[in-house]
Amino acid sequence: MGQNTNGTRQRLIDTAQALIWKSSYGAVSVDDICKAADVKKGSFYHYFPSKVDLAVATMEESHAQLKVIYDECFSPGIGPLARFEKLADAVYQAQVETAAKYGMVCGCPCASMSSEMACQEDSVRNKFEEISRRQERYYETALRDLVADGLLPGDTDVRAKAEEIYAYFLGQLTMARIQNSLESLKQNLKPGLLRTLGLKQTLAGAA
Amino acid sequence: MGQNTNGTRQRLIDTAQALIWKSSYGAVSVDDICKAADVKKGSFYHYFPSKVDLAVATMEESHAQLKVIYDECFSPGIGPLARFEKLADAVYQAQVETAAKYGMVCGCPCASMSSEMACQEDSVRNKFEEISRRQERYYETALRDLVADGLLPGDTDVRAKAEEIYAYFLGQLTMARIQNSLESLKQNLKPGLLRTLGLKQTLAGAA
DNA sequence: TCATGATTTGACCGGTCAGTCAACTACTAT
DNA sequence: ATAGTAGTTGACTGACCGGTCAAATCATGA
Repeated sequence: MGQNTNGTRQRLIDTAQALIWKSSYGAVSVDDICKAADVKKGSFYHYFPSKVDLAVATMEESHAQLKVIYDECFSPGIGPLARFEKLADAVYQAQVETAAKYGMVCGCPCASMSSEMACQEDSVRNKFEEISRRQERYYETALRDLVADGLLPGDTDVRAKAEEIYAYFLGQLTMARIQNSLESLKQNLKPGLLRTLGLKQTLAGAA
Repeated sequence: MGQNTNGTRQRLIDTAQALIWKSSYGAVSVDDICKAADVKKGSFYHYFPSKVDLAVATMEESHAQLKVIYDECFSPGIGPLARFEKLADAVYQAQVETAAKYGMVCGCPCASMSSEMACQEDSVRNKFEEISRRQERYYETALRDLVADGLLPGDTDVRAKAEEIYAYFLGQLTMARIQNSLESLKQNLKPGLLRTLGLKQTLAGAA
């Protein structure tokens, strides 16, 4: 179970992630992935039992990459509101970098793939559920701190609010992907997130 | 250019809309559509130059169906805030009916398909742009009435707010589709929409 | 040295893909 | 009647699909 000599498996994951993110699961074939990763078909099926299994692995990979950002943004060392602001900035920045790398706005890889496949592949739906849950837990912690700071009412349903925030990001990123534009993300992501938080009183402008 | 004897073309559109909505563009083949619509392959290509052209036609069809709902909800006969509330109810109700019809929560057909294909097919992206724009115009009218009623500040960027509302629906519906659940839609769609509106003062509870 | 298991290779499979085509049918206008 | 047109049919194409497989290669440790 240790790491294999070459990074064949990882190379397949990275390549598939990029190709699927840029287009879609259905539009990318196993042959496409193999060719781009310089891996022969037989090797592919040595590491993954099927195409969808690789897809699920790319979702986990995407989450792992995002986790680095989340861990930094949600450091308890800073105030809870500032954490969300940091997150909005980081998400936007990540989209800018991805757009530069792939030549188009790609949105959230997990969301796009799940929207395409969740209705047919339970493994994808379950993976999405797992990943979204993990991200929502970051929100919940910060939301509880907002309650403690008196910025949110004491009876706030933290779990529901966290889901709402996740759905908010999903909507913004999906929209940006379809429109292939970073503009509304730049304009609206942060203020919209703050509005979604539904703070008792708006603290304008510190930053 | 008149209507053809039988509704072959329309049958293809309706069938494709249902099949793609339930799964995805990539997972549905032209043969699948033809078989389900009881239309021979040759006839398919008599009416549509390609598979994506049919897909774009289903987007227009989806919009036409939604337009009926919109026209009713956004009747100027009722207050602007009540229009949005009516819309939230109607969107939820439509999802309930679709879920019952197809056995799963399907979300927004245009959004799912566009998220899947917009990165590769400009015709899809353009159609989405056209349709989303048409829907946003309903929001803009109601938003201006909200401003006139003093429920929104006079300097509200109505265009941007309309886009935000559209993105909000898109996020909620995509989430519901992936999770295959109407629950959060039922709980959150209306209050979240009202929060997205960002009214100066909340008018709790009438009806 | 040899045995063992992990990895790689490329030929191969049957089925399906989007799309084509020439022939055929049915309606319509003259 | 007949010519033109719109619609229909199903056989066909060649490329591509996801997936299989047996044989070859490699690394490792006894």
